[in-house]
Amino acid sequence: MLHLDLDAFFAAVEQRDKPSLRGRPVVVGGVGGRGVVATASYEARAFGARSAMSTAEARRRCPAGTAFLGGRFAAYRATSEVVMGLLRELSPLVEPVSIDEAYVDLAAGPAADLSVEGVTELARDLKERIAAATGGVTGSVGIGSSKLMAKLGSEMDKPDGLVVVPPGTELELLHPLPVTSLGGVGPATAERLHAVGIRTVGDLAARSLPDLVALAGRAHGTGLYQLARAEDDRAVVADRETKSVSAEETFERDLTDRTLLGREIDAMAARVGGRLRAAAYSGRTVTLKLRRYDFTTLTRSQTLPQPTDDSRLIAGIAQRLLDEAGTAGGLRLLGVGVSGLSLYAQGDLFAEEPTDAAPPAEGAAPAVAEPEPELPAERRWWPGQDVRHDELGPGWVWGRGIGRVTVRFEGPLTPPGPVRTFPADDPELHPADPPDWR
DNA sequence: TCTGGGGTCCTAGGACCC
DNA sequence: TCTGGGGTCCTAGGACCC
Repeated sequence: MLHLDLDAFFAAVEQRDKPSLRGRPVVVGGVGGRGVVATASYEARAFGARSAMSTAEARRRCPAGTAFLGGRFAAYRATSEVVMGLLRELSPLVEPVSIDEAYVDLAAGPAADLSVEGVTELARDLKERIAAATGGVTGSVGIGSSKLMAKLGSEMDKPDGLVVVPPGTELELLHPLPVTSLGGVGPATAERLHAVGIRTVGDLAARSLPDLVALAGRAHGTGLYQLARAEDDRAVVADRETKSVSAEETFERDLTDRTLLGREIDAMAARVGGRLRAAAYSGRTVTLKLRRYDFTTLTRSQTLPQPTDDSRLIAGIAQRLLDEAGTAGGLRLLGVGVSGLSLYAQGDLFAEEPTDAAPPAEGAAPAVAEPEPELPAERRWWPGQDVRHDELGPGWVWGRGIGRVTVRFEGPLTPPGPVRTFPADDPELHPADPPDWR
C-alpha cells in the first residue's frame, strides 16, 4: 500500500504560480475577519502559523510581508488531477482521500511483487515525476503493508519524504507513537484515553477489547483495538459514493434580518441543487444547519417521500426549517444540505416543459438565484486572485484598499514581477483563469 | 479580530412494523 | 400478576478528517 500526501499543497501551488512568493511565508485560507488557515507554507509554519488556526492569529504570528491569500480551488484541482493521473499509472486502485492525499493499492498493479528496494525505487521515481509534472510541487510518500502503515510512513519524513515500512517491523514502529497519531483519535478520544493512562499506541495494545469498547464505543473501540496491533485490512476504494451535498457560509457579521437570511438560503440551495443536477444525483433529506451568535450549532432536517434536485424545493424546506428553529440573537452561520442520495432525478419523465434539471440556456439566469447584487468595486477583488490587465497582462491581486487594488504582474514561468496599483473599478482590469504552469 | 467549509461515520432514542 | 424481540426509518448531535 502506498500513501501520498502533497506538502503544504495550497501554499505550494501559490508559490509555483507566484514567483515572488517562493521562499517566503504564505498562508492560504479565509481572509475575512472570521477566516481560518487552510494551509501554511513551511516558511509560515516557522513563525507558528498552522492549519485550522484563525487567520487573525496567523497574522499576529507572521511578519510583515507574509502573503495571506484566499484559495484558488480551480488551480488546486487541476494540479491534483495531474498527480492522481500519475498514481493511476501505478495501479488501477487509487483512492483519493482529499484533494492532496491518496492511497494506492500497489498489490493490484504491476508493482505487486516488488521488494522493499523495488518499491523504494518506485516511490523515488514517482516523486520525481510528480515534481516534474506539477511545476515543483513535492509530496511525502509512505509505503507499508496496510493503509495504516503507509499513512504513518508518509507522516514520518515530511516534507518531500519517503519512508518504506518493511513487513514485519510494524509493531516496532507503531507502539512508541502517541495514540493521537492513529486516524480517528482526535481531541475528545485522546482526552478519554489519557484519563486512563493510555498515551502511546503500545499502551493501547495492552488494553482488552471490552475496555476499549467501554472507553470509545463499539465501532471505535474495536477499530482502536485492531489498529494498535497493526491489524488493518481496510481496502482501497477507488470510487466512493457521494453521500451528501451541502453548502454553508459563515457571515462576516451575525445576521438577524429574516429577508437577508432567506436570500442566503436561496443562494445556498441553488448551489446545492446545481451540484446535485450536475452529478445527476437527487436526495430525500434536506438539512438546515445553523450556528447562533454564541457558536451553539444545530441541525434540522426533513425527509421527503421522493428524492429531489430542485433548488426551489430545497430552499422552501430550508426556509421553513429556519422559521421553526428561530433566529433569536443572530446567526453566525447557515448551511443547506441534501442527503439520502440516489442516482437520477425522479422528475416527471413525461413532462413537456423543461424541468429544473435541464441545463440552462446559453446566457440564461440561474433558476433560483436572484441576480447577483452589484458588489462594491473593491469587493470584487480578493488577495491571490488571478487577474488580467488589458495592457499589462496577467497577474494576481496582492492587496486591496479603499477604492484601490494592487496587482503583481508575474506568472509561473516569469521572474518575480512588478507591482502596480489601480482604482478598484479600473475597466482595464478583469478576473482571469488560473495561469498554465507547463 | 477567537473558532471555515466540505465531507464521513457512529450513536441513541422514538416511531413503527411484524 | 409489570415490562417481548428484533428490524428499519427518521431525527439530532457529536467526533473526526483534510
